[in-house]
Amino acid sequence: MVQDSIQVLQAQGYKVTKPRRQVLEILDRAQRPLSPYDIQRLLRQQGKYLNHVTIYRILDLFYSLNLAHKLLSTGGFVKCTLPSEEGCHRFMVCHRCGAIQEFVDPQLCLQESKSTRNLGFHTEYHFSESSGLCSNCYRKQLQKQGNAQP
Amino acid sequence: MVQDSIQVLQAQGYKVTKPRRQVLEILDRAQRPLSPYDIQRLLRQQGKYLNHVTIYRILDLFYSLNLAHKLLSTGGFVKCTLPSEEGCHRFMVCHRCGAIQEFVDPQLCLQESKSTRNLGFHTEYHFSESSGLCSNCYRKQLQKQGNAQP
DNA sequence: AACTAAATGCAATAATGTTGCAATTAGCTC
DNA sequence: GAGCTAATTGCAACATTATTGCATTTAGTT
Ligand SMILES: [Mn+2]
Ligand SMILES: [Mn+2]
Ligand SMILES: [Zn+2]
Ligand SMILES: [Zn+2]
Repeated sequence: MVQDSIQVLQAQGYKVTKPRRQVLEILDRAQRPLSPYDIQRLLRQQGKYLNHVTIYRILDLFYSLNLAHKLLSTGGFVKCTLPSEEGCHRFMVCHRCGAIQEFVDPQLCLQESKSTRNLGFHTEYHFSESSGLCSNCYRKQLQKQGNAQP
Repeated sequence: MVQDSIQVLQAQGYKVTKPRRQVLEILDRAQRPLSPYDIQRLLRQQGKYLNHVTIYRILDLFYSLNLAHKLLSTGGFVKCTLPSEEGCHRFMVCHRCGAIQEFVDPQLCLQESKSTRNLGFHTEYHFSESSGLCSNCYRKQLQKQGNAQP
């Protein structure tokens, strides 16, 4: 996974540096969106130090190359988990446990474009996040409710 | 328009204060998303002064009452222009002139929920922003291209 | 090993948010 | 309209997040 991103960096003529590797690995392991300072803290816990400016610049780069996305609701960054070809990358975010999942849905994109076109707008990108419960948290929720009022 | 919001404040037992009126009017006139400090600057240009803390708190309130939305792409606030009943409020954002338009599309919501349900997710809210060109900017764009390469 | 453009670190500064508490005010009662 | 009080605002201090210019280091190349 990290390897894929490194390939992209090389292919685009960017250097594969130690700080960039480190940020990539942190993002790869993280199961939630991370802010630049989150990343700095996590690295520090591993005895590694990166200047926050460096982290900002690295995230900017990753973002511009679509190696990472910026979640709209939280503002945190996540590593892209999909092949870059496909269109608009969407997110589901569990507001209980913070879990996130990326997905695409071309049909949804199409309908979305159609809908805005009808309103006179020529859409190029979609930003879409769905907030709710992941399957785990939903199951737990059901059990709790079931016990409370059977 | 401002009047509607004032009614909501009263109905919910919140005081209708001068600062709240002022922020409401700024948001109402604005044709783009505004940050708290944007609002402070705009008010200052009218010779009015509000402490930024006050503006933050007012925006929090408006947000919690759905009188204002926080645009995800820019982080700025906009006044809600729709009746509150309907479901998920979506935005189109022109990345040329910054114009925004709010709309609803129940069908889109439905399909979005269905799509995430298929992936095991139980969605409660959608955040959706479409970025592109408004009809004005699109027309201008066409003309420019037309002249460049006829 | 030496070279060089690219990347990082550092320091200073700017911008954005938050908190506790004192002073003010909107809406109510009389 | 004057007085009352809870709600709201202002102030001050502080915390967090983000940006900029320049010196230093380093990845990739020769
Ligand atoms: Mn992606
Ligand atoms: Mn709305
Ligand atoms: Zn969950
Ligand atoms: Zn436009």
